[in-house]
Amino acid sequence: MLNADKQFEILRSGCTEIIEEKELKDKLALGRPLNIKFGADPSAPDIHLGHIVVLDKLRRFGELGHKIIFIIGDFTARIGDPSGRSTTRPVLSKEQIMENSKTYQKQIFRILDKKYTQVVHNSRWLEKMSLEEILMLAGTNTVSRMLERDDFKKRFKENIMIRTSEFLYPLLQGYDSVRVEADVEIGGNDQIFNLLMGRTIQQKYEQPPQSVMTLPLLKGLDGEKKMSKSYGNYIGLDEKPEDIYGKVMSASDSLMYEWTEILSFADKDAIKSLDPRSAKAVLAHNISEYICSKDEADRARDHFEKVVVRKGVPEDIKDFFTDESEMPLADLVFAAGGAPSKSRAKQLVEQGAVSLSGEVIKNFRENIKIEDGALLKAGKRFFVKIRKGK
RNA sequence: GGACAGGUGGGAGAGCGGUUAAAUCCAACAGACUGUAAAUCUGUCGUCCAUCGGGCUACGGUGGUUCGAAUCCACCCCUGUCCA
Repeated sequence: MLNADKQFEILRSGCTEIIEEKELKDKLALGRPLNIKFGADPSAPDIHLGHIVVLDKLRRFGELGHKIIFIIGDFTARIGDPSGRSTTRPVLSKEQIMENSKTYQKQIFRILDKKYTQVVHNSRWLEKMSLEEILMLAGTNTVSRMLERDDFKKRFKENIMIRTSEFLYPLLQGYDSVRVEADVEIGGNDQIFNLLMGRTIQQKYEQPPQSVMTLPLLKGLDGEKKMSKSYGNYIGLDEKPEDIYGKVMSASDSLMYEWTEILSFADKDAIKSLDPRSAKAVLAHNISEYICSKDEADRARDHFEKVVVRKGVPEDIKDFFTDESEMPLADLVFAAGGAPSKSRAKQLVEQGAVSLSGEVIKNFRENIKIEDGALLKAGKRFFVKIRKGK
């Protein structure tokens, strides 16, 4: 193992806060693998770029020889994390949570290595807690302490309901720390309260308090709210490299520079010295490569340059088979999957968004003769090749 | 337990018996402009059929009053405020 100072140096970069620095150094100096806890709430099915900030840090810990304890909060997801929320979270069904937790595991191992990671579900211990134990846990804190939290305070003031169960969320998350004997817990900047709760509770259970490390939150594509599945402003780990690349390219310039600061793998020097357009291409490549692979990132870039910049046609276009000899344009667009309904298809045509083999047609009633190999384009990104037959 | 207020489209939020598929804003989508930037401008934005146009579904739920209801009534469910 590297010496404590060196490790600390590596680990500190990019953090918004470490509580306490000295304490963490001492722990690192123990020379044993530390238990690094990270909890993920499987309330959304996908891991996205925002999670990568934290996962990347976990990877560092793992590479330095520490043990990553990845907690899937399957039980706590049934409550819903109130952090940063101005409204009550929808409560998920067991089935949904199970489903999400599966994709989580699949996705995180694209970044973390299995050899230093242990995945646990917190239902394993939380499900079995007796009322007596719960009361004891609840007794470690006070209502006024809970209401100090900004999100709760706000909701309380604005008369937006706060379920009693939501008060339990931070307590249970803290209790997780006790169960896994966490030495360090990592989380996003909005998790501070929950993370600190772990310290308090561990001490009540006569454990040394975990050190807390927070990382900056990544803003979403809208440039306003934090990246989150529920805001629909995210770049998902499971997306196609072409989409990832394209999404980065359409982000605003200021957002690009912000991301560059936060993402450890971004080529900061290049991005700062180049013109915005080229800089963004570098970042888009960095991100695609980190999530996918170099080859895929290269492919995504070529695709982008060809299809988007030069308004060309992508290479791998799907075929749409039909045995009709002719059909109205709007129906064709709908049938081929270019629109979710016929009304939409009609609208797209009227808006001049539909072209057949390069020719824009605005009459949605026009009967189109089905010709084998004709290229149908609907909107910015939808292409299909028309094929005769079934 | 009592008194009062409220539940509207993806979100926020008008409407309070007909001309309301439901103002406005945000998001989304398309077009123009561009660096597929951002910003801006224009248009679209339940769905189905059709040529202007016409169905069907929609305002917490279920019934009811009415020629006609998101709008009135009853009961139920949910949320908030105040009192106990």
